[in-house]
Amino acid sequence: MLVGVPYHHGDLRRALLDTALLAVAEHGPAALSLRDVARRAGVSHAAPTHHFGDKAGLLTALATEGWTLLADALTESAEQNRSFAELGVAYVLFATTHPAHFAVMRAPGLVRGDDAELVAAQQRAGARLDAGAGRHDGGATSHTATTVLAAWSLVHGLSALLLEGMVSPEPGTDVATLARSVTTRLSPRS
Amino acid sequence: MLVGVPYHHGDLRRALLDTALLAVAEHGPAALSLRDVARRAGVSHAAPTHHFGDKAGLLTALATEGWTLLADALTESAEQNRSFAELGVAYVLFATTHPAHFAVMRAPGLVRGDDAELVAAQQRAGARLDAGAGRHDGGATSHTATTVLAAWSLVHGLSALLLEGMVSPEPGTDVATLARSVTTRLSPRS
DNA sequence: ACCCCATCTTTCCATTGACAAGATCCGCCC
DNA sequence: GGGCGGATCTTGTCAATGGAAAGATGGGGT
Repeated sequence: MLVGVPYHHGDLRRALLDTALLAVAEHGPAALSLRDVARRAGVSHAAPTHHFGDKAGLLTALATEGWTLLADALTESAEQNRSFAELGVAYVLFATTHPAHFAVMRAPGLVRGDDAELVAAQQRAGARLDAGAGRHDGGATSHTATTVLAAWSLVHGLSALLLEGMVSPEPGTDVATLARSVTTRLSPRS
Repeated sequence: MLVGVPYHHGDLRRALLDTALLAVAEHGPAALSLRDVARRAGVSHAAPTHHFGDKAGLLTALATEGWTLLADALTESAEQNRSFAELGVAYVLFATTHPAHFAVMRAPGLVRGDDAELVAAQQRAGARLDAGAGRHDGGATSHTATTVLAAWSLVHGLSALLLEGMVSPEPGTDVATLARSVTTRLSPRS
């Protein structure tokens, strides 16, 4: 019906992902409306269905993208810095600079947790944490497992508290220093 | 008003809360349907409106109840046990034994975060953590603040990872020992 | 030139949250 | 003890949503 607008969008899939990201940033993943995303992207309300199947499909695609970005961020941090604590800081910084992605990543009921690409992206990010923890306490792998868990819990929890608004950095300080003050509390050995 | 049996249904408000809890446990807070709750409770689809205003009202009431229960659990743990690490274990145990409450508690977009009773209940639980941390590192309060934050992040994160299904205890061990192995990694001084 | 098919639209339906107005029943006060 | 006020619950209605079905469009391969 809309004359002058090309029938075939250039890259509608990416446009929908970006639009959805904006909507999630505004009202959270739970309140995401497919029709609203379609409206903002200037397409019919059924266009997203073709690319993502349903709402869970769209959110799963966003979550997968998020885990991939997180894995990239952790990789970059590991290459620049030898410290395990800094890896945790990178985790928290990712969460606060990509709040929409992170919100979708930890919305279990809204995402298809058994999606193949999702699981692969999660494992890619998890491997980065494992590698960092291995350097942290050189020793036994069984000990390293709980090191990873403690570190992951710590940074995941801090990220969650920040995004849920339960905690915010003191005026004058930034998220990075707040995260650093917390991650350095983890003792390598118990 | 009406301390006894409020007219037709016994105590509809409590019945709706309990029913909503079941629904949340099954499909998460985001998928909660007011009409479904009303159906299960055997009342008309508009009955919940009178008690909670709207969907956010119902979830806010559940979140408030959850924070109150958490404060109670932390209080009980503090009375029985002097260890700060055990307070963290109690936090994680609360999250895993009341998954529906905990899920609603950390669903920021679905709950009215500025509700007076909600905020009061949150602060009551927070005060319990503060008290425990104060005993942990007797010293300067500015140092204690980051101790609380680190501990809270740790147990909040572990709870989240457990409920999101990203982590589960090894076969043969339970959540408590898993939590203990993690909370004991927190060094009292950095 | 032709046809296949991925892409996008239009139409339709059941469900949902919210509101308005009416019905039902309780406790209270005279 | 009888009506009155108000809390509790129901019925009716509306716009919006997610999803399915079927049609329109045009790009690209043969």
